[in-house]
Amino acid sequence: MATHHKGPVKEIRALDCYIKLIRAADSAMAKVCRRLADVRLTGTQFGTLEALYHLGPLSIGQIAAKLLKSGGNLTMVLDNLEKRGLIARERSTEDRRSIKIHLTSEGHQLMQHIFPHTAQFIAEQMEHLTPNEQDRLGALCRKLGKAISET
Amino acid sequence: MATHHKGPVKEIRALDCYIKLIRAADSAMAKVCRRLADVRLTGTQFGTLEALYHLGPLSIGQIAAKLLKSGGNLTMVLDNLEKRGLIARERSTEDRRSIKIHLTSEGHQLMQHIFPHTAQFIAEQMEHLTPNEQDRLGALCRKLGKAISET
DNA sequence: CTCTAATAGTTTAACATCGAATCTTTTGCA
DNA sequence: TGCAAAAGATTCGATGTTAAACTATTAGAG
Repeated sequence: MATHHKGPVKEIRALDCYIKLIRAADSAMAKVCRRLADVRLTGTQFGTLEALYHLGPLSIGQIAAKLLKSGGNLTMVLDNLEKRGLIARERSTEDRRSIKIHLTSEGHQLMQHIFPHTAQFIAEQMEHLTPNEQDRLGALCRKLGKAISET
Repeated sequence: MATHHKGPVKEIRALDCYIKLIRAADSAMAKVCRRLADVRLTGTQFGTLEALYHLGPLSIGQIAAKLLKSGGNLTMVLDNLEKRGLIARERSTEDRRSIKIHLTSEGHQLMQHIFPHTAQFIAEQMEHLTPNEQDRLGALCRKLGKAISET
């Protein structure tokens, strides 16, 4: 996009950066998802299980906020995980509007089994950059992501 | 994810970087897509039109490669753009397997109208980073994306 | 030349994704 | 206290997305 667009230099630089950011994230994500397909999990399913694995039971809204997804989306993803017996829904007693999601023992076992491999696989992908480069990339992404989501 | 995972320091750094990259790209993309919804375009629809606008007629395979999407996906996206009369399919005469996609005059007019605003909007989002930071982010993303997609 | 392998697109099934509408429960305030 | 507004979740409709199976066409080896 950027390279074919005639416009102010500032704009070209920004578009160029945008395109590279989206593409890099896309490539990384796609690679990880392909690996997760071996255990019949999608990226969002893994993200959901991972949140529950490391943070304990969460409400649907909390999971949606963590993964930056809509509530309607989470309903569907949780349905699919529930069908496979990896998570369970439980209506909250204090606030009956809310639903607590927790891992079943199968869900927990699955994560215990696959999380280390997945984490290592992701790390391998990122190690195409040096540790120092990773720190810089992380910092820039953090700054940008924060600024965009706050405005 | 990274912050709750106990593991080698190298792995934590890599996971942390990965998460920030995905989130930043997600936030940026989501913001742009919300803006495009004003003209009833999705992100991929805009990407397709933009490629045709700046590069001229392309085959479906070429568009898919450019956008990093599957062929099946493009079939659907092009169907929707065709329904709206923004693009047209034309069977190639030299190679009858191939189909050339080109913008209709409406499609061209639409892009003429909306591309400058969209480009400016994207630039505004990226300008949460200084020009120098944009260059560095772009370079790191380029290096990472290239390395990942080549292995 | 002819058959086979490769290539370009489409179709299909399963899942993801959003936004808007809806339903239930809770909360705030008059 | 009673009711309107807000909040949590689901449903619905449209679109995106992939991988795998399938169709049509072309190209290449023998």
